[in-house]
Amino acid sequence: MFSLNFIIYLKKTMLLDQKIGKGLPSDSEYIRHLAYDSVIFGFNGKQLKILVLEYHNTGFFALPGGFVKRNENVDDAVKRGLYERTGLQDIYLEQFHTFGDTSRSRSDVMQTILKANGYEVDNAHWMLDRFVSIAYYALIDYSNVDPRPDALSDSINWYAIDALPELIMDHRQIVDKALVTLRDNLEKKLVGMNLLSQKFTMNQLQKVYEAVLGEKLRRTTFQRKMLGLDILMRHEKLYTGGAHKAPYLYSFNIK
Amino acid sequence: MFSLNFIIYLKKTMLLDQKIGKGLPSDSEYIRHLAYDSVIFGFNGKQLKILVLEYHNTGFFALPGGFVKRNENVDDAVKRGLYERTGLQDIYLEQFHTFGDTSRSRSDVMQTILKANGYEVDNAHWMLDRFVSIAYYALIDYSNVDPRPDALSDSINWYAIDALPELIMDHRQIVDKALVTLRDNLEKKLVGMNLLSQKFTMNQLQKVYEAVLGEKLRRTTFQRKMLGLDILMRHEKLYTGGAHKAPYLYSFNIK
DNA sequence: AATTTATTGTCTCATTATGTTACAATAATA
DNA sequence: TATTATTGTAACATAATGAGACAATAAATT
Repeated sequence: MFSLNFIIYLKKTMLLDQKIGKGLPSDSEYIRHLAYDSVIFGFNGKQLKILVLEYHNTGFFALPGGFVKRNENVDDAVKRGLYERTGLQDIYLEQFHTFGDTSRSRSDVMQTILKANGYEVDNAHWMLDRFVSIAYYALIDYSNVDPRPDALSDSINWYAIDALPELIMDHRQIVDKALVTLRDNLEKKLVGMNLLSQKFTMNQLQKVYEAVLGEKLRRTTFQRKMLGLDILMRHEKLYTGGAHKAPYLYSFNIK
Repeated sequence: MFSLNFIIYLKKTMLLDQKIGKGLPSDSEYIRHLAYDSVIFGFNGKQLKILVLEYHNTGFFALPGGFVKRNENVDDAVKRGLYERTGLQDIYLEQFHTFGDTSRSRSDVMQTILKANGYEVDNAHWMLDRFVSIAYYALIDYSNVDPRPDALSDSINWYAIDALPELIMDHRQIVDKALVTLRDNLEKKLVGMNLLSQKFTMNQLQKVYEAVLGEKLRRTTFQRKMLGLDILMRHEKLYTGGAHKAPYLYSFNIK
């Protein structure tokens, strides 16, 4: 629930003005108590991965998140954050749950992060208050994106879904719920292709399904089913140089 | 997103203290900008229904909703509201979406409701501000509940899902999304029995499915499928007095 | 007491979907 | 030209679902 753009904001203002406790986003700009977190899925050809950011000097890992401006749709706030981190617009994005337990808010964790970035705020500060977080997952074309490490010490990197570092607060639960939802939607809403580039082979698509579902699938059954859905356009073949028949490329665009 | 308990609160305080603008819940008690709305489903044997409340002197119909206390889990706030309206605890409850567009908040509608209840608040009042609403749906045993009309002018009544009155703000969209989610979950999570009393006949269960899905189902196929799931316990027969074979009663309790 | 009526539980067979194996086509390599 | 690995599709087996048939039965009618 801590946003990269917030930290960018912190850093920028720190350069201009090193006064402690100044330069923080004000609660007149953002909606108090409300945050979003995003589980950004990518696929490297073998594994399902998500973007995790690390806060400088804390050893804290967290999901990319942020705040919602007073006059901004929640969906747009999330799109804004995704754009800042990935440079992508028109990302497949889905809200899946809102986390609203009191126990999820941890002022001590927030304080540690603020202190590590040179800020000393008093305990009544709005950023240490309780937050309800609206969680989204996004599916992006991994091959097409360099996650912005940005000019900051703060890093953002891909982690395989089954080898995540320990995450702050309830972020691990958020990831788990995102994955469950993605699994359900994979078959229902056919969203798998959003993890691939526009043209892909049947094998690549199958590997996406296997990574998301966490199980091997039968090649022939998978191919028959996908083609039977009548949602794929077949294009030219892809010659990769392998000593075997070349597969067709497909796309999801219904033209 | 307007809560019955809020209105109860209004009325109580009005009796004690008729001063205008006083007695409103304060933003120190509740989390600003955050509300919940609930779509409470019931089934009368034929139709799927939901509880809709009507605000006194306004002609406004709305979903039961409310606010979240500063130190209360969001889920618990919803349970509290459901208990106040139905007297039921341990209700089947599921969060399905959070509505966060700026356009959904309508200070004019809120003002009208407040005025109709004798309150005059200035435009900066927190209750006229923007609200993000976390939406839940509940499934309850209709036969077992008298929705609380309460001591107020404010009424709460069952409406068939396909004969709803016009609802304020985005409440119609909330209902629509609740129904879509319920349909998905009906088959996936087998939640249909929550709309019936503990023991039910196969025919009653089928009618629930038909009402939720909005389509007729084949009796024999339905029965075979349900029994094949091995989640139903068969009990004694139900003699209703009809001139035909008596059906068995079933329950969902896995004992 | 026998007959009629409506509904239930289950069976059977037809149709469709999915699991599984087989095999020809083919792009590069030896 | 033969070999290799992979692909696309066909063929058959098995499982799931659609659709109809029918005996069982609780009450009403005769």
